Amino acid sequence: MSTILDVERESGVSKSTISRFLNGKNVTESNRIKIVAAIDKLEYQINPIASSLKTNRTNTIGILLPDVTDTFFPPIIKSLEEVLTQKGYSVILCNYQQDVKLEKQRIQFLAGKRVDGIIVASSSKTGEHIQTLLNNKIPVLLLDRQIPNLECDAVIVDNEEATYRATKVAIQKGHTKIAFLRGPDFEYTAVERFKGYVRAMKEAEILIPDGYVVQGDFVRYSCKNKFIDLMRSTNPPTLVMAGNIYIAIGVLEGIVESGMKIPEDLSVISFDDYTQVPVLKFMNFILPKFTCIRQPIEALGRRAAELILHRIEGDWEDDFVPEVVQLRTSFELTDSVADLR
Amino acid sequence: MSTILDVERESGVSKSTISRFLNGKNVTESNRIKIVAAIDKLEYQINPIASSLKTNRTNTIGILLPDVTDTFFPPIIKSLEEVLTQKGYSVILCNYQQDVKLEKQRIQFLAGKRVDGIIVASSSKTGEHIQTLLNNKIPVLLLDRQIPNLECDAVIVDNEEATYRATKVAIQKGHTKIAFLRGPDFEYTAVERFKGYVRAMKEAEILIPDGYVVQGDFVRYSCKNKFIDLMRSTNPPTLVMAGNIYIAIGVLEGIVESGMKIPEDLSVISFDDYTQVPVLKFMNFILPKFTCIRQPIEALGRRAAELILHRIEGDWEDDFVPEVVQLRTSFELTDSVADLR
DNA sequence: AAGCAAAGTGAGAACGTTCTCACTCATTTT
DNA sequence: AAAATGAGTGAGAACGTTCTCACTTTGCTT
Repeated sequence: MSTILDVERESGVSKSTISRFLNGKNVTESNRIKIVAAIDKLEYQINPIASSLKTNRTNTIGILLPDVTDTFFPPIIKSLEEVLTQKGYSVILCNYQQDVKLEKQRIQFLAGKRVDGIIVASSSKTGEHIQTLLNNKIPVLLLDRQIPNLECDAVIVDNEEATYRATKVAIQKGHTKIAFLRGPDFEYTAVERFKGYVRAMKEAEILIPDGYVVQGDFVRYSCKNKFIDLMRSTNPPTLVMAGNIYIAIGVLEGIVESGMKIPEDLSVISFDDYTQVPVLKFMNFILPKFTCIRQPIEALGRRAAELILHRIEGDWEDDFVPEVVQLRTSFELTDSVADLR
Repeated sequence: MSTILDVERESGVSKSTISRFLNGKNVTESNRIKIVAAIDKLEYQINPIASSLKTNRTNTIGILLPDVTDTFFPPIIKSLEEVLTQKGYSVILCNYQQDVKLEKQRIQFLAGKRVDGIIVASSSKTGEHIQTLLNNKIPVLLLDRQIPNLECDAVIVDNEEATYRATKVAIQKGHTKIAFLRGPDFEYTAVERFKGYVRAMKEAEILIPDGYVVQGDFVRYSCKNKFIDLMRSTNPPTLVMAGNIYIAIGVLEGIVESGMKIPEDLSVISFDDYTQVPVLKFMNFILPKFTCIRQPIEALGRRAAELILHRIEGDWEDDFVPEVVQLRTSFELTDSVADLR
């Protein structure tokens, strides 16, 4: 494998000039020709390790996720990767398995690898480990989940607003008995989404009965039985909102199991659009498609990539002002919500 | 950020000895204490870039996939990543979007980044770009898909054998009208799986009627209509085998749409176990679970990681003997296959 | 035609490690 | 007790770039 010194020898042009040429600076035409010829002949490729040593840039970005197998993340990885490799950056993928301790460890791992920036869907409540990075001027971008009191760039979705609006629509359609099946307390999105529901209910001065807020013990598949119990209670809701796609599927399961008809027996709204998940498209034929809040998944990845690149390649201002991009979800109303007016 | 020279100054031990200590060589106890103290005080961390420059090792492995959003890959990524980060390697993820041209480009990209090895689920028929890497003694491991006439390490699954055995079971149960819904020609696994079916049918001297082999035009969701057509033909099969999970879901859709009962109207065997896909677990309640060929997905990732590490860390023999690990699928027989005897 | 700015060039230091090699000093062998 | 072994050490080169700085060339102004 040849080095820049071989090119120097072959072309008769100094390594300084060759280096400049390689980095897009101006060189005289005659030198350009000689350099290109030598590079071609020697099949020279720049050694990014040596560059990195000098420049302190690795052209590498870490992406840290709670769980790659969560259907939500692969499309994000895809759009992220597309933008980043396009720009010459490589993407180091890390998984922290929903474990905050492991999250910290992986952050350390990535920092140790000298990545130029880290995109993280964090489960941390406090984020000191992230603050530490920021103090060392390592760009971090929070993906999908914010951390309170942490001044950090972020790309998120309007979780609270989305459920607020959706709940309002439900209310406008005459529903008052609205239950919310929510994700776990430790999940940022679950908390935000729940807030939106509460706000809309409060605003409409509808009291939320005991038992109308159902919370699964785990992130996935946890609500089915509790949902069925709720529907069999003395005062069942006329509409349920599922806080994420896994809960939506639990609801679907419960519906089929108990033989309910949508929207005659129950109206349903779900956060996340299951027809966006390739493997779930077939669900179209089982029931009237759920009314849903659709997240701009591709944009989430793309904007995250763009934003961190901007931070990496721009100057790090002394008075760091975090940039938070909030993307809007879209709302798709279908026959799964009955009009009770 | 402090360097080894700062540690040298602080501890009074030479950088050579410090370097040795950092790389696990023996150092006298007194030196060890001094070094550790200095490292602690200065919060010294080794700079892997500088190491890489000297050692020509980046402790980085590239993984190149056709499509991260294919449900098959995320669990593999997960187990791969677990093994590799455990060993101090980072994983650079690349996607080539089912595009052979892009695959080559990404391989170049990874090689340019000086990864220590590449794990690739290739779509190439010839693999010259992979041969080039091997010629340069860059370890490559083929994941899930082999390439004919390419001497390369691989971790695959017994695709042909699996469908062969499954078909034989179907025949033993008295089925002769067995249709095969297969994936596209350009997919290694689709071709292999089809071969196993053909071999079993030939061995049992059962002629495969025209129309019993159905091939989708695309990788996903393509067989549903053709499957329905087949079932409505004058000579419908008593059993269908679905060549992958997407086809299995197409079959499910067709079954529900046309109101067939399993196994009364039709027996089904599918490659891939949909209950292994987190988001599909709920399908348990819809129908008798499909008889299936289950792939050892976690092991696929883990073995791939182990094997490439072995190749990277072991010596590269002059007479390179490729190691091909073929993992066994398991077969789960359920009520979805009728006994016609 | 002389003078001057601007653009391009090359020598050599620098980045932070590891590696080689000659050396020291303690331990074992004769 | 002298010689041989072996483990551990430190100085300094090396890895392949980029960067600084002083220099040369070019093209423009007066």
